[in-house]
Amino acid sequence: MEPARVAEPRPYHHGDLRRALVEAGRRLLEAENGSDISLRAVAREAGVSPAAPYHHFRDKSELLDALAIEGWDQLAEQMRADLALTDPGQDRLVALGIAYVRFSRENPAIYRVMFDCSQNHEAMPSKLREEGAYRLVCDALIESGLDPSDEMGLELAGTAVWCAAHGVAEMVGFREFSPLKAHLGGEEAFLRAVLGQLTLFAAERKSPAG
Amino acid sequence: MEPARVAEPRPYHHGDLRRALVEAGRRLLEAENGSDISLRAVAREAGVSPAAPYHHFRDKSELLDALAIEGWDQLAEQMRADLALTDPGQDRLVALGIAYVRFSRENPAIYRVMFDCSQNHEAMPSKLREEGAYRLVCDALIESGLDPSDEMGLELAGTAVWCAAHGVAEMVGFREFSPLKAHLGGEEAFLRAVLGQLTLFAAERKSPAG
DNA sequence: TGCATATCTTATCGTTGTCAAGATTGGCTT
DNA sequence: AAGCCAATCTTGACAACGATAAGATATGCA
Repeated sequence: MEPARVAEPRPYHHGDLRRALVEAGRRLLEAENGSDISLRAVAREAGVSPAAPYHHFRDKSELLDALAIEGWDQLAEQMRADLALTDPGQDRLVALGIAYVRFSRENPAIYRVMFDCSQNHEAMPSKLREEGAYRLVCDALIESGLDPSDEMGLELAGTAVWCAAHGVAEMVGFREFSPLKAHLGGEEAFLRAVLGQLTLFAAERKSPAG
Repeated sequence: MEPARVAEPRPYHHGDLRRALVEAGRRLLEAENGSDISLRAVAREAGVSPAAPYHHFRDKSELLDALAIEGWDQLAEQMRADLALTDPGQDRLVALGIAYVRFSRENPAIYRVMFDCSQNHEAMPSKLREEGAYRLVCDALIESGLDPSDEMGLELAGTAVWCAAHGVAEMVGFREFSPLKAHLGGEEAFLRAVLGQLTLFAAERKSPAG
């Protein structure tokens, strides 16, 4: 393994090192299986000295924050795309959940960074609620019969769905589930079944059974 | 801060250093807010050299494994205790979920180690399924009307409950939920509502509505 | 043109995980 | 009971890490 690309005589001032560092970080997260990304490795990948990042990020966690924000954007985009491809007859809430979990399966390191970052801040990224994936969930809930004027009811349901999706995303890889997956006919069917159970309450709301 | 207890002239051979290291680790996890426990710090706390642990654990992750196993045991114990105190009229499944989340709230560092360890092994600790908290969930599911002979149905429901509980445990601290918590009358009520929604399918099973 | 400032580098510190080699001890063999 | 072996613990070392300080270099504005 050669030391990245040293040949190119980069000018002393990089131009947009911040951007380059974020992209280098994303590249490493996609490549590495273990998500423990090192700030020095990111600098190396970007072709700068170990101390250079500190002129653009206060510390390592701020770089991870930037990577997390990109990740949440990417997730929302993918969920929107998957939702557009969903058959009208199918449960759109479950489709969103499957898209969420699929993203976490295909980008495990990035997803880990995304959620760790949220946990450190004890908050979801604000954009998520306003224009991101959370809004898609709320729309699907209203579509499935929830009263849009009942703000707290909607909030409760959205919270429940989000927690369920995250829980499934973090556990779906466990080996104990293999027999059940096989029995149900694969991981997608497994996800459909589990998420279907957990979002049953949305269907229940259609009939005002209290 | 003094260097733990150096005064006691410990004999060259410790007696049961493995045990002492696990307990030192647990002590540090309870004290530290950030769960990043350092192997050297554990050795320091136990009063031995930085290399001593390597005669009892292959590497740092094996020490964490041992801490995780203790944690899962402790969780099962607490869930059993909480379940015993539950009012017969209340939903036992929700009570178990609340106990689970409460444990993760009161022992965040230990819980993090527990779950990280599970994720690294892509498996829950085996004792969990056989005699631990998972069995309590299955019992509660059967009690709520699930057909005990339908193994895969029970597995699916248990899986769903476990995923939901984990998801809630990891997100309950988010600030975005504060308004909803306040509206529902506190965190316990919040948990009861969210977990109640997510485990609605268990109640549904009572009536064979398909 | 000249200078303040932003940017990047080199050098360094303290910490960590891990290993190798030596010191010390407990227990088994005879 | 004497002696050796293996387990245990120590010291010492290495590479990698996050982070800071001090110096080099380029940019942009006066």
